Amino acid sequence: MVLFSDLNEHDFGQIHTPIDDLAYALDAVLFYEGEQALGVFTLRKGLVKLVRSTADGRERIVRVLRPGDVIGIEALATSHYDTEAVALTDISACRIPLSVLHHLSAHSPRLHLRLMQKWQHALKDADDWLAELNFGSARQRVAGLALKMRDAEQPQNTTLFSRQDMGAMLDLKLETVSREISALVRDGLLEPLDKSGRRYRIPNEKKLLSL
Amino acid sequence: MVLFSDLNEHDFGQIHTPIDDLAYALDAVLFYEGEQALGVFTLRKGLVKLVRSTADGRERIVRVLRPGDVIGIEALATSHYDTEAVALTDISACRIPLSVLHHLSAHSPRLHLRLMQKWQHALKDADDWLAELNFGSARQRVAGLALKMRDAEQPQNTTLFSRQDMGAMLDLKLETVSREISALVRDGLLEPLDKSGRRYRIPNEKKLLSL
DNA sequence: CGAGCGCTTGACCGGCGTCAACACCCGTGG
DNA sequence: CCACGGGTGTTGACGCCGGTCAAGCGCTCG
Repeated sequence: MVLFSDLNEHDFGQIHTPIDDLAYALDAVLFYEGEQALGVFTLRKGLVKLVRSTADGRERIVRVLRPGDVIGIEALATSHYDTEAVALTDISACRIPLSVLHHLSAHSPRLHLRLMQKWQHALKDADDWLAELNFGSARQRVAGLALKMRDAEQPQNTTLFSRQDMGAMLDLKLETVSREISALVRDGLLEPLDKSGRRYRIPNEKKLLSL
Repeated sequence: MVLFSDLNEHDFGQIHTPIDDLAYALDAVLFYEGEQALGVFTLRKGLVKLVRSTADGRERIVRVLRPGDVIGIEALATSHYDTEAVALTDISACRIPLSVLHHLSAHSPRLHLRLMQKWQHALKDADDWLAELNFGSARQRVAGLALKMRDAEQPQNTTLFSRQDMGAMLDLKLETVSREISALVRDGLLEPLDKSGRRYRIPNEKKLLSL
């Protein structure tokens, strides 16, 4: 699994609590902002958005987690979730009780190291979203998101989201997102792969990057 | 100190390396993005900005660290710094070798817990900057920054930065920042405390918040 | 006193937001 | 099988916010 992949037999012997393997449907809420935390999740399949509601009531998506990422890692320190987590697709995830992680991170140097790497990755990811996707013109932002969301196996393809969600990620209105995507298609930088406006092919990655 | 405040005598006995107490002048660079890391810093006095350069060469300030924050915490996991750190004021900071932290975090549950809290704080801070300060109108952003930068001891006063830096924090041009500050002063939401445009009084905190 | 830097202010313009109409897909139910 | 309706995406017209370019001001330091 994500966190336990390099544990040895002795480490596993210290896990006394069963670890749930859970499935959530599209739009299911894993937890709410500020909620008391029971455990931490590791994402096995699908995508999850982390959402904050701003002072004036609008929704802001701070980043999107992929398979292998830890959901709600902040609960390790405070036993509370700092953001809301919502399934962007049907997903499968493991829930690991906080007690298991607290015990193991103190007694297994391997898990300890792994957790530290997850913290670092989460922080870098947060900074990446701020520095790369929330800076510059609408065109640049949409292009950046398309590049970031390339499929792991087929890097020439990419999967986008509802225009509303993309707006909340990039700080743009949904009409602007739609217009910019249309413009990128018109300019030959994206090619639609379906009729729903979610999957696109990237014919020329460098050209997209150069914006 | 920031990380060692609740260690006991036994813990301290395990620190064999001297810990440097360093002073940096305004605009000094603590480290560069991607640089090999020797240690991690704790900020004792002053402010530090974390800077990323974007693909097209512009500077993006991802957040500002205050006294008590850890600078370059990501080096614990990767031995590299993910962002550039620059002193926004004259500062004093401690440099703690990575080896000391690696050893102690494995052998002192107290430091282990403290480090986890620092990771969580850094992540929450990153999300806060994205969700609160990089969303909405120019007016809202400038007001939000003024509120975030209130003095710890005198919450009715706040300290801002050069208009250029504020622009890099809020994704605005320096002229826009200047205009919005002028407008806030005109509307009585800010009162200048000096002639350099850095220190302001906040007569009515709620009114600023309500933007 | 003059040079230089940072801050402010003005005029103008372009990009993005706003509001609205329309197209398209896909349910449901007649 | 088709009619209908709602949700989502697209496109257009228009206005405003913020970017651009430029001038001027005030402080600091030689």
